Amino acid sequence: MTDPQSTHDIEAVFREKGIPFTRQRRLIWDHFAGADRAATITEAADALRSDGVGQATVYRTVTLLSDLGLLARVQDRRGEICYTAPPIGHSHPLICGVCRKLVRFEGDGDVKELEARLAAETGFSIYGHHLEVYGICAKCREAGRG
Amino acid sequence: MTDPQSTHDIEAVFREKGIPFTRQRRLIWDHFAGADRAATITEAADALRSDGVGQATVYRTVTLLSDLGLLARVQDRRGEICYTAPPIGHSHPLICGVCRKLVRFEGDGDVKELEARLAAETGFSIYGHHLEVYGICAKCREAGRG
DNA sequence: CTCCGGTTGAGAACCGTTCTCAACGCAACT
DNA sequence: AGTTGCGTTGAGAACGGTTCTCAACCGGAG
Repeated sequence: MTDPQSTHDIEAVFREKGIPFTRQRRLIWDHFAGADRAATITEAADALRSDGVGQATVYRTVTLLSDLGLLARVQDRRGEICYTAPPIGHSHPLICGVCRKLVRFEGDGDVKELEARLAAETGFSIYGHHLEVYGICAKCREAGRG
Repeated sequence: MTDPQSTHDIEAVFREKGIPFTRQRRLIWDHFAGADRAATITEAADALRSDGVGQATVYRTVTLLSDLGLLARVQDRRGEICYTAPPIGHSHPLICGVCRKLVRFEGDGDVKELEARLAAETGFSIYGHHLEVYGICAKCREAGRG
């Protein structure tokens, strides 16, 4: 389990690539990185509207952050697309399907082994995988929302 | 690696639940089950239009089949949502990100173990997981499309 | 044959996402 | 400070995929 990357680190990533880290981008990043649960783009846009961040900018920035690998896409039990930061190294999300609380874990050993086996068996050259585990967190279960 | 469920079996599933297995539903099912690669809803609708299947029906039927667990949602390398039949037992898809050819594999042993560990560590009650492996199949690689 | 409930197709409506474009912000340079 | 230039931004239009509406249709039960 890893900690979210701090805003400070992110600024460095942007600077390194020569991409401006604007006020809007900071706000959007903070919205996702500052939460321990995944959020939808709509939620972020709603929350940041009063800060003068347009929804087009939220979409653009989420795409940008995703491309940089700083934001990962997950989905809750109803299939809604949410984003969460950040998939450092190679962790995977364990998501509460109800409140979208998110815990990251490392499960790469298991999967790497599997990938090697599959490559040998199928002739595919593996370039990635996607693993999400879904559950109901203790809080939601106790609240009877499970 | 498992074989796709035959149309015959599917009819039984429908009958059992008292859901009519109509001409349109058969055509839609055949479209997904008869291919060894995942297809989008749009593709299915285009292919079946000349058979007199409306796109609303394709959407409705795909939702129905998904709810019955007879169709699984996957995505190609560009993030496009595709559907493929069927995830029998508990197999996972290995998808060619280029042509969407699909090979199913069993990897459940590995994951079940992981799930137990996570449940113990986090207090979540795990209800499911989602594992997809992405690669480029030999044919696409040779064709230089990788 | 008639009824009746579920299914279907066409098209409208909806909604999330992307595009367009003028205004803006900011750094570099004068 | 003023100017230039370029990337970013916000508002709103456009777009495209998905869902909804509703009348017509189909097939089984009576």
